[in-house]
Amino acid sequence: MAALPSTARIDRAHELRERILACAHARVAEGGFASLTMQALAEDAGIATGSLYRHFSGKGELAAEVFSNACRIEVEALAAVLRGPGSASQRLAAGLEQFAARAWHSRRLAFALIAEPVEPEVDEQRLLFREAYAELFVDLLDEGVRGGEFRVEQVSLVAACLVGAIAEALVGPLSPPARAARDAGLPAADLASVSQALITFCLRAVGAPES
Amino acid sequence: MAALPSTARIDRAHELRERILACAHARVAEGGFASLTMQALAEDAGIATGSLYRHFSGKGELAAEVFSNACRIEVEALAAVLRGPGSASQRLAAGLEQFAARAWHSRRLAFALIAEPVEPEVDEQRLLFREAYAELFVDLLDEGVRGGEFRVEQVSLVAACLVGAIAEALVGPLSPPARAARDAGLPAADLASVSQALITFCLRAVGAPES
DNA sequence: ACCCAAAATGAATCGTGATTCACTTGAGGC
DNA sequence: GCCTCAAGTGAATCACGATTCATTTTGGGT
Repeated sequence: MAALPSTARIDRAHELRERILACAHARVAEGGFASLTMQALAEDAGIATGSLYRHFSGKGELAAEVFSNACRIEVEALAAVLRGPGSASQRLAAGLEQFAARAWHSRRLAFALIAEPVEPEVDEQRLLFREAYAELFVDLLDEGVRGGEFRVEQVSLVAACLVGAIAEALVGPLSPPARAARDAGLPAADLASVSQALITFCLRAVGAPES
Repeated sequence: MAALPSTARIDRAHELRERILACAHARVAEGGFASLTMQALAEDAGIATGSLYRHFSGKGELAAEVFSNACRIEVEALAAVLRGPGSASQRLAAGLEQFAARAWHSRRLAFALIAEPVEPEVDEQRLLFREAYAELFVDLLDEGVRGGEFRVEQVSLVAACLVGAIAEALVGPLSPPARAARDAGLPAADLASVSQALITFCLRAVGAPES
């Protein structure tokens, strides 16, 4: 008898779990967390709603996992640049530029991750990741301060301000109303100018010497 | 017959409507929008749930009105300072200080207005008011730039950054987790230092000369 | 081929709050 | 004092999606 699950069984279950997550990710990237219903997701994945509960304890867990997977990628991408080579100022600028570019490239997803109203379990993740971003900046700021490049006293608060400024600068142009305005043919901000203004803003805010 | 409502009737209806709004405001200031249920509100106001619908078309309208009344007060308070006397830098600093102080004084309400997840109809108001804040800053920035005090190119984007930085700087310390941490006896940010750091951050970000 | 447990199914149920509406109340006009 | 209709009532209903679970299917082991 197959008292214990065989390796093959486990693999298959794992594979299906991943496929569900992939479908959920696609759905969020397309229509935000609002469009992530168990019913629709099950249909996307070609399984029954009940089957979802074999792989996730509930919607909260599933959504939180989608969220944190998507965020982790962004945090890591940003960390790679912020911890890379170059002066602190250069790295900050490069990080901001990359972050803005990535968000711009996946507007809908970026909006979902940064600002869309979501269930509490997911919101909790959001706080966690905001802290993760803030910590990256804390490290960079510390380094910049030690090297005499930045002049900042309350490092952690300034890091929070940076996170907020970045989020708001992007959420504005990415939010549904802004997209609607753009569709209506109104002049809209473009990536390059947002990116540039954001870099200037942040560098000055941390007291970096003017270029 | 009383075919048309008499003045007295209208007054009374208006008075009750105001009382409902006041109860709703109190409830939100106490427990956030999450605690604003029609049932509980009716009880607070000492009327039946159905009666609420005689004064508001639905919960969305009611909540949106509570939100925008509360926000309008804040926007006006900020406008008064930003448009008051003094150099642009002084006014920016004073505005930030007052804003932070007011938010600190009504933490729960401030959090509800700035960051709490809410129904779409209310979120729409939030966007509107973020724009209202941003516009205040746009005016101030324009003035500061003309007067040679600030050096900003993309005024509207920088205004958005300021709004974001301010919101995040405050939301952090005001959010439930932070309050929980404080209740647990951990060291927490105090108003004066948050306020000071925020002022420095913003002044530098807009290219104001160092004091 | 057969057996059995694991996996899958999806219609029925639940939970939560907003919303409705048939009925009651009461204040103003005569 | 009486009549009428706006205002008020609150239990019943609805809306919406998450969750359950009795039943069916599947596939690996013998």
